[in-house]
Amino acid sequence: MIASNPFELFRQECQLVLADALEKSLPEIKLPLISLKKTPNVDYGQLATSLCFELAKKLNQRPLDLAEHLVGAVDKSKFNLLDKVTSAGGGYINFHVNFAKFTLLTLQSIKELTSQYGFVKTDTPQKIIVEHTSVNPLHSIHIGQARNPMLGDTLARILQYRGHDVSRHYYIDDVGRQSSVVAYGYSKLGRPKPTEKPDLFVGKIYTVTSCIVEINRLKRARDKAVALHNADDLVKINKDIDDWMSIAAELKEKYPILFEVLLAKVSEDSNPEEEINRLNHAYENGQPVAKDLVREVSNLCLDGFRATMNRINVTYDSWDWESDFVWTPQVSEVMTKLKTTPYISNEKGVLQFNADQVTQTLNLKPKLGLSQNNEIPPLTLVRADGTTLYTTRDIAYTIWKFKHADKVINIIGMEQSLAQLQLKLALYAMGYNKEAENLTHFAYNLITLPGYKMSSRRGHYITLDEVLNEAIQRAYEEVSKRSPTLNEEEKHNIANFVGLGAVRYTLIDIDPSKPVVFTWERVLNFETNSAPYVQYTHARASSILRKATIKPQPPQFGLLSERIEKELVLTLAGFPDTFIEATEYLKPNMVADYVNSLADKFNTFYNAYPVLKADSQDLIDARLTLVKAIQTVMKNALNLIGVVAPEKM
RNA sequence: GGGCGAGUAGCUCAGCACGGAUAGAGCAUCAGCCUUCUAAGCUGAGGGUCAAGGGUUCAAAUCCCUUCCCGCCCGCCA
Repeated sequence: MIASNPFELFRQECQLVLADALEKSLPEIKLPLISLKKTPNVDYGQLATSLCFELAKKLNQRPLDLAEHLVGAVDKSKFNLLDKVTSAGGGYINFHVNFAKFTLLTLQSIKELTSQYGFVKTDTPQKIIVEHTSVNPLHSIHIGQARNPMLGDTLARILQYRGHDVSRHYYIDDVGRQSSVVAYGYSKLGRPKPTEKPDLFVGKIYTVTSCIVEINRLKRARDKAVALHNADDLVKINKDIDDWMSIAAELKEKYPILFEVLLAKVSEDSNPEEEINRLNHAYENGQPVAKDLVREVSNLCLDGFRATMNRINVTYDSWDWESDFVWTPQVSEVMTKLKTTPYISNEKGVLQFNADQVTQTLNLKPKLGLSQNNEIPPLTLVRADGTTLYTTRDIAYTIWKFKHADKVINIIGMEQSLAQLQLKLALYAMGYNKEAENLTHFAYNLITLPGYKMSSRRGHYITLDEVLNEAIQRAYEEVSKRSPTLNEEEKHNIANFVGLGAVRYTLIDIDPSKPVVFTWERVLNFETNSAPYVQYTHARASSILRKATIKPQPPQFGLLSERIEKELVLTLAGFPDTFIEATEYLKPNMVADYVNSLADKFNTFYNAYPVLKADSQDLIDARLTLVKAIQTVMKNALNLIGVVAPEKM
């Protein structure tokens, strides 16, 4: 017999038995399906209910008496996976599994389903767009931004395994002023061919150009303040200039030639800021020369991103350019439609969206879980000069996404929570209720460096590539130390998947809502509760299996009677539950926690009991089957989080 | 000022959606385990007013209220 979710089968049996006993002994009590909880301890059985505590008061009886009464009414002829039902503690009812049967069911199911075990399919498959990463193409992806693709890719994977039709989208924000800054610098340099990884190359141009242009702008602002005798402004401007001059000094030292050349070229323009604004307008208007230039430099940067993401097994199905929504009528159509709603106000050409009014008119606050005194600030949609803002364009993009999907999950930092809420309210305002309800902002907290926030404008950041390189280097040192007999190619191969796995694991293991301070120590952890630890454990299990032959007929599973063996079987049987929960509640870190705890238990077992040299051939067979199942499930779980499950390391 | 998120062992974090049995890991500290299947491992010890106070409940780290502290947001930036 095979079960896609063995533990669920056991749970259902317990529920039936309990419902039957309740009906017989307390027919006057009508209860909905009773939820059974896992016990804290194998000795208390595997599932328990605290039902009697609740009933005790109503029936004016002691909880323990009730529990004993109910246990007495249990019909043992209905038992299949159940071994016994007992009362315990102050009034719990504990359900004990029949381990011989349950182990057979679980291990047979894993053996049959292999790479599909655990991935219980949803009854309601949907088309889901997961938008993630979406880093602006201005400079290399830094470690602060790297939490996004790790979470996004893992979510996409688990949803896909759940049976949804998942599409991974990257939204390229190329319309902002920043894109014009880098394009301006790139064009001033004569559109050079990259001499290094293209995103790194573009990033240097961006940082240096933006610094030079900013100083130029501030100096002109200073002249103006002097002319107008505006002392307050002057103080502030001088302070800003000092700040930027110190950044300039840093950049000049890091990239002396690039800095000199760019400074000379930018100085040819009397007002570089004006040039950038002109370029920005030209691009928004879709003028061919501007299109050609901005797309060229953006694509260079994106080529670099793709290379980085390939290293960690992250891919995308669609690259969506923000500019495409501006060049086609999509953004203007949204504006036309929004203007017909009562939520738009026009002050001297500036269009504001009154988000709070939407929540009041449509009574959305309770529905969205917002408190009544949470007054949503208005959102500016259109500037005085007629151009649109980021969120305005995002509304058009979101509507487009819903033409291709039933559900949209945006992986975006929690600092954008307000903008994402306003976006959702705009959908409601336009009558896109279903879309609004199916729009999820998956928010995550920032990664900071000790003592300061990463700043791409100032060039203060650690790139994801640097982190990956360092992790691989560190893994190489470890593998050389631990396995000196391996040849160079094997060492490099192992170092690669160990280093990359470590980084992926670390970034999804922590609850996304928690802020993270980046330290090398955190990422380069190769000990318990890390990808390398789980990978090592998988390799250990593989090593045993490599040295053995597993017989086709099922062994005597009753022989697996040690406590840790029972715990292992239960953990394996619970994998489908964990997978379903992680998927339904969008909690990728549950998968990491699960696989770590499975590895923990296996290592305990490994150290305590021999497999290949167990006391009898029957026991060897039984343990080998257990090890094989553990290997399969570890591999499946690692696959969900995008980490390689190695045979050797 | 208002909103949102966080506060659990010296440090880094699970557990909280759905209240339940002695609050769990790792790091660090201390004491042990490699002539036995991979020591990136295992066993054990010490370490907690679950930020504080109140409330609901047979039962609260978990739910409610108040306060404190930290982060983020409240732009004709993205």
